[in-house]
Amino acid sequence: MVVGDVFKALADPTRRALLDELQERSGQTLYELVTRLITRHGSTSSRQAVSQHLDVLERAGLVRTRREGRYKFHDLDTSPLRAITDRWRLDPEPPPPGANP
Amino acid sequence: MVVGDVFKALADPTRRALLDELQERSGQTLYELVTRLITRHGSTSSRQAVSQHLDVLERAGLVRTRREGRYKFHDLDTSPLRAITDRWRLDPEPPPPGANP
DNA sequence: ACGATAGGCAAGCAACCGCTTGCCTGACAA
DNA sequence: TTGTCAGGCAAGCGGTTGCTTGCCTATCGT
Repeated sequence: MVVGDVFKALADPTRRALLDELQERSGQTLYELVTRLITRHGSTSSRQAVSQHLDVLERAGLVRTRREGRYKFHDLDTSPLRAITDRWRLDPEPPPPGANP
Repeated sequence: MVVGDVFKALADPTRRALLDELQERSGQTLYELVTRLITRHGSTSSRQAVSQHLDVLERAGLVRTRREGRYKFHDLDTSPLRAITDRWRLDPEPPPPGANP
């Protein structure tokens, strides 16, 4: 199940921070992400930990990668998140019943 | 972290099936949900398992409950899911590039 | 009162997850 | 060619999770 992988990937705070970081600055390498996680998100994750997190995100389809020489750049892909809003129809605003006559 | 609880709750297929079931028919009891999970979703979860799943969903704010006598009714609440669309800005529809002239 | 029904509590267990540790591969620069 | 830098592979560990098992409480019908 693909949708399960997406939710599992989003269940970890470090992985959500990685998505935040990739949204703000696209095309970062592993080392860039590690240092920016530490300096900007207060994370203490090692290189291997972040690498494994990126694997999970890539398998879930939330991160796309491209190789150039010895560098591997990561890009955010939010399209799998749309399945969430499609599944449980999220209207813009739920009107509170009886709160506003 | 509340947002982490929401994603963890959604990471389980049985819990997602419970949300589907509650969306289709609101206000079901624990026993109703168990039987409908078995008959309609092919699940084999026991009563205790479903009860614990409902606890997780309730703690995540995705399910609201109301007690009447010896019955406990469950209702779906999709408002926590809105945090997802707010965090990684999900536009309503991604225009396919060059697909519709 | 008594049984049946709807649900709750808690201990225990196997499987999974996040992370570390150690070593290895491949690309560039000197 | 040798050293350095970016990244990968895999085994192992401690904590968490999903589920079972067993027992208990509360409400309703008769």
